[in-house]
Amino acid sequence: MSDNFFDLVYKVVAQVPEGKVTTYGAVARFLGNPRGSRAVGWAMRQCGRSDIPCHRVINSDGNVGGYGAEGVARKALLLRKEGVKVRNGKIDLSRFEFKRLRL
DNA sequence: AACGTGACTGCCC
DNA sequence: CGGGCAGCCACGT
Repeated sequence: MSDNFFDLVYKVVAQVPEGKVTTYGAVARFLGNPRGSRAVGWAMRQCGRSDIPCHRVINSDGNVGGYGAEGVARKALLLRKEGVKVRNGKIDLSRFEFKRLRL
């Protein structure tokens, strides 16, 4: 199981503290795939299978992104609840991006 | 083994 | 500033 990219992404995202967010590109780069942002997004797509805080993973533009307006709304709501200031579905990465990623 | 798909990113116009 | 195109990675069939 740990051999799958999915599990790796899952662990990293699970270590992201509240009030902080990360981007697909950041995780992909941390895993050694600077261009694997899509693979990370693909893994997040399966977030419903585990307790992955997928709402803490956003786009590199600071945009919450998401799998639909409803998903974005839910993510933005949760993030806001954790202390992340979401403005118009946009987040200030300079202030909330968690760069100390770790397994 | 190959094709298609997907919650992305960066560059160009 | 906004929209469009191409490139990458991993998984399922």
